[in-house]
Amino acid sequence: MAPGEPDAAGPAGQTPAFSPQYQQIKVLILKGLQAAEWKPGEPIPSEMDLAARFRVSQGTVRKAIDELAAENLVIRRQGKGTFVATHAEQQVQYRFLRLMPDAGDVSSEGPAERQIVACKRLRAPADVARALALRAGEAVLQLRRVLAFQGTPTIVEDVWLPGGPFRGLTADRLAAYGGPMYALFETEFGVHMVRAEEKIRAVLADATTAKLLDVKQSEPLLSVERIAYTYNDVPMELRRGWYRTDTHHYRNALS
Amino acid sequence: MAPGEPDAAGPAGQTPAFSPQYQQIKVLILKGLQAAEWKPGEPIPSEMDLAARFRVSQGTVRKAIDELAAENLVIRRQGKGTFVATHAEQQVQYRFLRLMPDAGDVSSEGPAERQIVACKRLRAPADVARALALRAGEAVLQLRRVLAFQGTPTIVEDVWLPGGPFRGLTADRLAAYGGPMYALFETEFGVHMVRAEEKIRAVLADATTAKLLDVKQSEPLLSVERIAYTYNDVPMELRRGWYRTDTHHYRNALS
DNA sequence: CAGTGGTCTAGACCACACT
DNA sequence: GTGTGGTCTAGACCACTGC
Repeated sequence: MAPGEPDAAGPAGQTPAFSPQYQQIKVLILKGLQAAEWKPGEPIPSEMDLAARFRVSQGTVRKAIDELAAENLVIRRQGKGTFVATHAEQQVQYRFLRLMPDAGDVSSEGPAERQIVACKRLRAPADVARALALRAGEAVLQLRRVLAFQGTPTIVEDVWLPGGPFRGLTADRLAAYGGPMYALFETEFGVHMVRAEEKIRAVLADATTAKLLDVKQSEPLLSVERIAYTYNDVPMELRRGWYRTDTHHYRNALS
Repeated sequence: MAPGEPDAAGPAGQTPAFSPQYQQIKVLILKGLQAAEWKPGEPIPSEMDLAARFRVSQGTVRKAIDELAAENLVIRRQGKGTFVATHAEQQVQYRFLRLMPDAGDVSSEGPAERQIVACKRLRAPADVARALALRAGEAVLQLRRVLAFQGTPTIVEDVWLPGGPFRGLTADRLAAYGGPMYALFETEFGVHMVRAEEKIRAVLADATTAKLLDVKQSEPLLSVERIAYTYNDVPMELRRGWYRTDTHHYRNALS
C-alpha cells in the first residue's frame, strides 16, 4: 500500500477504527502462524522478505514482529532469524508453571517425574463445556496426573481437553513422551498454547488428593484453575491443579 | 552524540558491553525519574525536547520511552504527552492487588473498607532486614490492616517499611487518607513503587488472623508475601498478606 | 563473505487534544 | 492552529551467525 492511501478499515464501523499498517501486517503474520504456515521452532521469513511480500518498509514489518515477540508468539535471534515460539527445546521448560522450590532454583531440582493416573473420554460437564467453549455433552478427554520433584509428589492435575483436536491421545502416548505436555500437544496435535489465565485459591485437600500427594486430609493446598488458549483466544485446555506449598511456592512478578 | 561516534560503554569490561544509545538515554530518563525531576502524574518533556537535550533523533528517544512505557514507569497519551506513572488517579486503583471477586468485577464491588489495626516502630527482625536490604536491628515501621469488601473482611496484611524513608508515618495519617496506600507513599514520602514480586502459598488461619477475618481457625487462606521495589530495584516494602478465597480468587495471566 | 536482526537518522504525514 | 505522540519511509551502518 502506497503511503497516504486510505486504510482498509471496517466498512460500516461507528468509529472509522483507524488501524495502522503494522497492525494489519501483524494480523497477516498471525494468520500464517494459525494456519501453521511456519511450525513451532521454525523460522518465519526474514523482515526483508515480509516487507517485500506485504509491500511495506522493513520498519513497518519490524514493528509488527516486535509486538508478536512481546506476546511470546515469536522469538527473535539476532543474526539468525525470527522463530515461531515453542514449548519444546526451550530453556524455560515449564513456561506456564510458576511453582518454584523454596530453596535453590528450578535447575537444581532436576526434571519432574510425571505419572499419569487416569485418562478417559467422556461427555463434557456444564462447567467444563463453558470453559472450553463447547456445548454441554460434547466429547472431552480427561486425564489426571501427578508430578513429583525429587521423589516428593507435589502436584495433582486434572486436565480437560476438547475431544476433536485431541483425537487419538492416550495415556500410553503421554507416558511414553518425556517432555512437557504442551510440547507433545504441538508436535502430535498441532496445538500451540499461547497464553493462559489462572484463578488461584487456598483449599483443604480432599481424601483422594491427599492420598495422591501423600499428605493428611486437612492439609492446605493451592488450587490453581487454568484455562489455556491457542492463537485467536480459542480455549483449548482446562486444568485444575492442587499444589503442595510446604516446600514450594507460586511465584509471581507484578509490574 | 554524532552517528558513528564510539559508545560511552564501560571502561574495563571483560566484554565491551555494547549499549545502544536508546538504552543510555533510557538510563538518563530513569535518573530523572529517580531524582523526582518530574513527579508522578506530571508530564516529562516532549520527545522533541528530549531529543534536542540528548542530541539524538526523535526516533531514538522514542525507543527509550517505549521501553519505559512497557515497564509501566511512564504512560503515553497521544496528543497530550508522556506522564510519570502514578498509583493515584489511575483507573486501575489497585495495580498490585490481584484478588478478584468470584462474581462480577472489581467495579461492581465498590471501594475497599480499610482499617488500620496496628502501627508500631521497631527494630528489624533478621528476615525483614534481609528482605528490605537493611542491617538487622535497623528501625522499621510495622503496620497491620484489614481490608473488607462489601462488609466482609477479606484481607489481613502486615506491612514492613524502612524507618528512614517513611519517617513520620502514623496510623492516624494512614487512616485519614482515603486512597490506596501506594498513592499516599508517593505524595507524602516521595516513594514510588515500580514493581513487586510475590510468593504465594496455601496456609491455615492462625487464631489472630482467623479472628480478624471472621473465619474459623482451620480455614485455608492464601498467604501472599510481597516485596515491592522503587526505581533501581531498591526494596522498599515487605508485605505479608492473608487472603480469604471463599468469595474471591487470585487472578493471574500467563504468557 | 552474505544474510539476519538491531540501531539510528531525517523527514513526511497522521491522529488527537487543547485552545 | 499548534503541539503532542503515532506511523511510515528509505537509507545507512552495526552486531551477530554461519558458511
